[in-house]
Amino acid sequence: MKKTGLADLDDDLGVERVSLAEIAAERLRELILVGRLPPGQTLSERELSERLRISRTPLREAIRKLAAERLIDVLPNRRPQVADPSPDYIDDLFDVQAVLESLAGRLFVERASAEQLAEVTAIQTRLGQIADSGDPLEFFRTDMQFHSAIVSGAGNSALADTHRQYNAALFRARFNSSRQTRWRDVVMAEHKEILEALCARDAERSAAALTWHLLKAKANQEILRRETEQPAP
Amino acid sequence: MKKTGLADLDDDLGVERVSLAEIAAERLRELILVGRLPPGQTLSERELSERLRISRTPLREAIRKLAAERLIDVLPNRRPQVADPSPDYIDDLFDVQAVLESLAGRLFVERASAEQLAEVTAIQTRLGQIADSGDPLEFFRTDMQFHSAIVSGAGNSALADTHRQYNAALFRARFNSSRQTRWRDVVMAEHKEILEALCARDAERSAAALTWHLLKAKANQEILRRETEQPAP
DNA sequence: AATGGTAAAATTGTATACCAAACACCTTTC
DNA sequence: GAAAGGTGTTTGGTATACAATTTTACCATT
Repeated sequence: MKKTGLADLDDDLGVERVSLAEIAAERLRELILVGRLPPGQTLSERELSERLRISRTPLREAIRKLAAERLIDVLPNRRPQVADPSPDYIDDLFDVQAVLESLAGRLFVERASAEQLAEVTAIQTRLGQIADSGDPLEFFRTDMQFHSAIVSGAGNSALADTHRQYNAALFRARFNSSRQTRWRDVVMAEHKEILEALCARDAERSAAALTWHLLKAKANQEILRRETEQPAP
Repeated sequence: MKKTGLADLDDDLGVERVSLAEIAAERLRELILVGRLPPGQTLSERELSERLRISRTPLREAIRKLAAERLIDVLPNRRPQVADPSPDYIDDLFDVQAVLESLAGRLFVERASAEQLAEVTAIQTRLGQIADSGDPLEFFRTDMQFHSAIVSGAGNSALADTHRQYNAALFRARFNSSRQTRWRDVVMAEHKEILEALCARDAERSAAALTWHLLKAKANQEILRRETEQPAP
């Protein structure tokens, strides 16, 4: 119809008629991640559809989408529930995320452009500024950006997709961990090591630094879990 | 209605009230994987729903599920298409699958039971028998079982899920590669090395052997691609 | 003949209605 | 009084109907 040398324009203009299901998924994801819909919360299709002012059909689609991202558990003939991953499952997620980011580091060294490296550097600089004065949420978001920028620079779209999913599933755990200012210096030092390895275009060192960083995050998360579990029983 | 102490019967009879969407997804996946629905094929919701004798609603759900598994591409307001991954994308999938299986090997060494190790060994033995006389499809299925058994023994359900997805997305590429009898001896030797490393409970050796095996598969697939592309242009 | 526009057909997106299974509460029974 | 069983409400699963969008085909114009 309207192609022949205008292929690049399409991307720009992209009028982006997003479906209601897409919007609902986005909205629900946000509600879950920030905790407005807490883990274990049951979701009534009818009630939710009324509250979001959409019909059940697109809402169901949104729910299934989030189920595929492991943010919602859906069992047949039962109310969908906001995922409440067990500690063991969270550990499992961390292990996978670690190898994903490790691969990202290796590929980044091979493929990333100078701009992409500069981007990561810029984010790390910003992170350092926020670390001193900024609020926890902004620090966390920027921390996530650091990792996403590395994955993005790896130029592997499948990896990017899967990494984003695991990030969402790990969101709460990592956020709770990120709020702990006691670990902030160590986190920054690990980031610095990662960045240096990337700048040096040292694949193995980058991979190792990222693996270490993720497994450290996993360990921190376990410590935090034990501390907050203490008062309960 | 008809319960009260018959709960176990349900399990035995395995009525497994699976949704139509689930069934449809299974059926579609099979059709796609065996090539009855070739890559790039557009799928009309109405026509498919009639052919599968279900209404559009569960069919749509099935399509979205397969889209999440990257077997179907779905764009807004457009007919869904059977995924037709580019060579580069397939390479990307291989790279991720390689680190996933590498992790599986490491975890297997740590956690797998003797039974699970025996299972892998048994599969390898069967594979050796099939290699000489069996048909390509059975060889391929068994080959996949070998890998799945290792992932299963790793005891990481998130990893298992993601690995299964990548396997589905790579199905055609790996099947085409698997049919080539010329590589069969090398494949068997690599499997032997993997198995020995697992038996020795050597994490690093297992991980390395699996990585090597996968990257070899990727390379073979690239060779095959070039050979079959030759006649076309 | 090729291009552009327009209208009709086909298709997807959304809403609604209906059905069957599941859960909670209450009654009944021992 | 406790447990089993029945009943009603709630809920998810499915089908159908309608609206919005895209695709296709055709025609007019250059």
